[in-house]
Amino acid sequence: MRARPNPPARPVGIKDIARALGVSTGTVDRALHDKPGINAGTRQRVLDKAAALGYRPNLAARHLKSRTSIRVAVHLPEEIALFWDSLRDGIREAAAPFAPTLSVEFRNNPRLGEGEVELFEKALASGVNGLIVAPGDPAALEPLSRRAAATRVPIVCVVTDAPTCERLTSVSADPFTVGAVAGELLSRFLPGRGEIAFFTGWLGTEDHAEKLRGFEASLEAEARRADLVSVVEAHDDEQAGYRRALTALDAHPELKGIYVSTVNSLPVLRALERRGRLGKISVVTTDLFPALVPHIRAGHVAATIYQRPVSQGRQALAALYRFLADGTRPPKRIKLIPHVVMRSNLDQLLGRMG
Amino acid sequence: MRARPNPPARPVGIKDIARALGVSTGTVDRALHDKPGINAGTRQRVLDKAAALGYRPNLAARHLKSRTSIRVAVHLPEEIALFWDSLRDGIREAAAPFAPTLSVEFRNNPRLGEGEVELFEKALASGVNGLIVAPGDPAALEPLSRRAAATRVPIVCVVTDAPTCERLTSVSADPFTVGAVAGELLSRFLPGRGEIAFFTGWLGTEDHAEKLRGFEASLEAEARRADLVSVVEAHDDEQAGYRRALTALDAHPELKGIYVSTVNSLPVLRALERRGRLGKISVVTTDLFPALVPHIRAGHVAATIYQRPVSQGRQALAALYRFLADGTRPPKRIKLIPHVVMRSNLDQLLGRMG
DNA sequence: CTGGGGTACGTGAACGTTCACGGTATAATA
DNA sequence: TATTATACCGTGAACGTTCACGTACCCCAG
Repeated sequence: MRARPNPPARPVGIKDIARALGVSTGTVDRALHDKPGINAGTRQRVLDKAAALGYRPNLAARHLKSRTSIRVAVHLPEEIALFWDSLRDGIREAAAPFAPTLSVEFRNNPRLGEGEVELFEKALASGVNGLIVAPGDPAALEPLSRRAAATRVPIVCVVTDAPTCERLTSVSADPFTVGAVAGELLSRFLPGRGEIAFFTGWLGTEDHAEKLRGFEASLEAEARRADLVSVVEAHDDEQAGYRRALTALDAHPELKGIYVSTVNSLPVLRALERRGRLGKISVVTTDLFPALVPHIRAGHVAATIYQRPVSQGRQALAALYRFLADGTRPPKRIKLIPHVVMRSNLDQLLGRMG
Repeated sequence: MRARPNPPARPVGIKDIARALGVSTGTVDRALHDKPGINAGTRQRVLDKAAALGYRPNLAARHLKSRTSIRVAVHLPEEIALFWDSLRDGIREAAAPFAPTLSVEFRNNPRLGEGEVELFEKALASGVNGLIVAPGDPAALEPLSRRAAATRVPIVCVVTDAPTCERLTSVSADPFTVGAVAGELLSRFLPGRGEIAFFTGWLGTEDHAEKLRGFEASLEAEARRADLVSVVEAHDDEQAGYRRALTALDAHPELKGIYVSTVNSLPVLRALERRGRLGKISVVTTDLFPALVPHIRAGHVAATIYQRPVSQGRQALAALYRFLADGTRPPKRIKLIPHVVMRSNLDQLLGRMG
């Protein structure tokens, strides 16, 4: 009844096409790869016949030929090792099946945004074929990305997007969804109505603005069970974030919930502790790092929205490799569904970052 | 300063080993693959030299030779198309890079547990090299799995485990964590204390018992904010489930939360509707299928624990392939972290089942 | 001494694709 | 007409690995 979608017949190769048309394999090769030196008519005949026979290129044979392996450089910070190492693991994992056709070179900068320009220039000079970066300072990277585009070196952004850069794609947790999930969780965690606050990094970044939009959309959808009374820009300066958090807490003694949309949630937690309100306020944070773990265990942080670095790494490398190998372009943006990490799944997540 | 972990040197191949030792490539091949017809001494010399030079086999070349491609059969039900199709997509996606060395044949049985034995026998008879199955009736599959093991045909279980079967590994959402997440969510969703109920499939299955354990562990950790007052075995008969749900609802007029740990949550929802208690009770369900979507949108289902079929498929095929290709054994059990699906991330999940 | 059987190893042809090179037409120029 | 240029296409060698086959050698029975 059901059409058999898998004819386990002998796979048809380039030679089969050549024999069927009475041409040589060289001609078929030229036709299939848009190379010069072939009549437009025969090219079309080859393409038609290839489609008719259901030709699928043998990736193994193709890669066998290319002695000069594809080189991709990966530029990531060292700062939050647990997070970035997971990302690297994902990249390594995805790259493994293609060795040694594909070789991945990891280069680190100390912190997000520090020294990334130098790494970028060095990579371009060394003649890599592709690049995976976590853009800390998109503005500084923009001219470099144009130079890369000029030499046909594709770039994949991970974790955060740099929409103004010339990039092949970006892989990240969808910020709107991240904010929306945080908003829904916070709404539901409140017993009845209550005031909540939103702590962000710098709203200039498109990502953070999107998170806020998603957050507000969820509050709306949840019938305004929660009132957003404060949006605090914490920047990424620890001291400033701490002081602003204190100010916000004092200004809103009835606060029942907090979402920290930036990775820098520790200053807010310290402020909560200082004011003796840990555990009395539902806190949702972003990402996961060692210092956050005890807070989750203790219940001071109800949930954290995790950006799934392993999957990001896997998908980033897969997209980049497919483009370098086949020329197939990925969607402009690859959005992952973020994980909700709570006390109950924390251990499993720490065990194997999946 | 930092040790360069990637020497972009020319990859060392089987010929390099042969030349270094003054033997032929055939001898190196025999040594590396435990084949007969080689002196134990030279085998060791080859292995040592291979390790010293850092030999990594070129997968492309290896697969090129094997004209007889590896055949794996995938046996999945048709029943809940949205779920099983996602699983199939994950398998296809993971298999794509290895075509045509690896050919995947999909066979369907109408519902979970129906006709799986026949499919299994047919697959063994047809001489497949590996099998991916969702065991509906582990007891019936057990003797077959031994026959498969006797002929060295590895089996990978997905979605649910069959620990008594001879299987290479199983890929599934960790049931303890699934239950624990549900328990934590439900605890936090309740405004203050409250009674909750646990609806399961048949507790005989190891998976469901594990879910209950995880669920109870979470209630304990959440300081008993919620009281588990009822554990209902709904079986998978729609009518029986519906009647039992009605009974449970009537017996507990103060019920504030429900977790349905089996995929069959619709009878429970119908019972809730019948008694006019939809929306008054926090409901957490399992998995995702079209009929559940409007309930999530309406807020009648606060969250559903999603088993991530795409990832399951990907990982199942990857593990099976690695074993068939390299002989590397995966861990006995591969546990995925389940997704928490709510209104806020439902759309993204429906869009691209990631 | 011959021969048969075993062990240990070398040899070379494939696998499907790519690419540089060479060849053969036809067209343009001297 | 002879020469050169151009467009198109065929040829064959590689890529790294595997496998069937061939060969050299040693041991021992006939």
